[in-house]
Amino acid sequence: MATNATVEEVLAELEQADTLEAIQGAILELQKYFQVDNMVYHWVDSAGEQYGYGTYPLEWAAHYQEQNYIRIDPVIAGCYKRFHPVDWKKLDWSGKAVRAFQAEAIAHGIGNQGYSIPIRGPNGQFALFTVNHTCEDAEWEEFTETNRRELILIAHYFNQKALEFEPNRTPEQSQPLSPREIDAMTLLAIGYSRAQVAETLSISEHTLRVYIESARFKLGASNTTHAVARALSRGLIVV
Amino acid sequence: MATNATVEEVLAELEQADTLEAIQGAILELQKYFQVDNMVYHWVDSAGEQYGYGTYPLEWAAHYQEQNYIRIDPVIAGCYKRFHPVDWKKLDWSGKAVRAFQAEAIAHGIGNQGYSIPIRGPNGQFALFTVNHTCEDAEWEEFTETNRRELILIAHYFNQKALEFEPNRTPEQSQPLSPREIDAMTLLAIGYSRAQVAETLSISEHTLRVYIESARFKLGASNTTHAVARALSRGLIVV
DNA sequence: CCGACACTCACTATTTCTGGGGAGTAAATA
DNA sequence: TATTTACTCCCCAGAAATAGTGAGTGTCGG
Repeated sequence: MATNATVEEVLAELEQADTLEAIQGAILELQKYFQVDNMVYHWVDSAGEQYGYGTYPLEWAAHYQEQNYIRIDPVIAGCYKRFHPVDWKKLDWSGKAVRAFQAEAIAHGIGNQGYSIPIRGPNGQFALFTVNHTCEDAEWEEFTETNRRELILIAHYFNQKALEFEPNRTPEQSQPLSPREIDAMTLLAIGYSRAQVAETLSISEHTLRVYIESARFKLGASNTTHAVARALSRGLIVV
Repeated sequence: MATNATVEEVLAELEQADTLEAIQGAILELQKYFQVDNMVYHWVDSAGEQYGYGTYPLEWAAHYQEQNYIRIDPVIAGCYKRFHPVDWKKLDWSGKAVRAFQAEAIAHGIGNQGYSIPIRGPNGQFALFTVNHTCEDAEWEEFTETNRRELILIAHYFNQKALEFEPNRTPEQSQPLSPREIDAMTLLAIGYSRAQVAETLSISEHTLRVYIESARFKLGASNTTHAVARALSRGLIVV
């Protein structure tokens, strides 16, 4: 590929990519094209497992994993609540732990500016595509303004590839819940007690219990709370 | 706007749009540009409410709503399970009710070809951007191949606008949970019982209960299941 | 037509959760 | 320094959830 590959070309190449190396190569090309410090695709599945590729320093990636920083990383927290691409400046960096995290990140070569695009899928899949750089606010502002559309597209393409390469991460396709089971799970998720759910659904509590149990079984859950949590993260119910 | 507005121009216009009319105008422009029969943005929120705009015949839209066709529409069902844009041909149109639905749709002026792009957000928000047309398979194939990227982008932009117009759908902010509370909620969400959580966290079950209760209080939840569900949908914990 | 599946109802014993109290330490913040 | 916040521990009684079985109806698709 030419040194000055355009985004179009890289995307076309990415579409054909069938090895992780090819994807990593595409990231490098894009990083070169956009002239940013880092570019990362990061995925969190509904089981809490992580996965990704990009150009963060290996040391930082390892440290991040090890410290389980995903728990305090405001980029994760912020994007998880949002629909749309977000500039890191807009996130909440207050809090002692977060500031320490930030300082550590910068010390590891992460730029002071960042732009992350959240992407969601069925079953609670959640991914982030991030570009990261060291520069002044104004410059970054212009960069994100200029390239937003292309970055959104790129995020989409990486996501598509990620799915191809991790078919096992795909939907823990659980058996679908029956309508009544969905009703039950939904009402439980919004705080109803068994008695209230049964009354709302106009069925006996005994019957309700059957639904809860079969839902628990289908979801591989060990108790009601677990079942509701799984139903939620797999997108089977919505609250 | 010029009759032959480009996608770029329409998107720029869409970004500035501050009325529903302007959005509807943008849809019409895009439909003209792509020369398709219909173009629709359709949103389903976490309370099951629907909302959208586009160029489906009003009669069909009303009928769809009235019959609650969202329950059997294979486009909805199929896209809900997928990450990526999907051609209607790839969906499952078997089933008696579904075939009847399909026949009815075509009779109401819906094209035989369709391409839908699913988009998801926090709190179970789910939206679809659809283009629909009447033509041969080969022609449609070429159309979608050619325009996929632009359609993905357009979907994103419509979605962004939809959020602006529905601010009440944005995440409720709640008090942040303390680290221990997050631990407790997380472990409960992955199926641990109180006893297991307490043991895992190396605290007494009594103490654990205090965390659960304060989390419940902060989240305005009526029981543990409710609290975990809220913590999940607000992105306070990740499972 | 038959089989699969969803939906409905019932009983009992055991385990777990919830809600009402009270109390002390350490750390961070005002 | 004073105050707030997080963290830890304890008791008890009543409410709710769970486990293990069983069984009859109706609908839909092959």
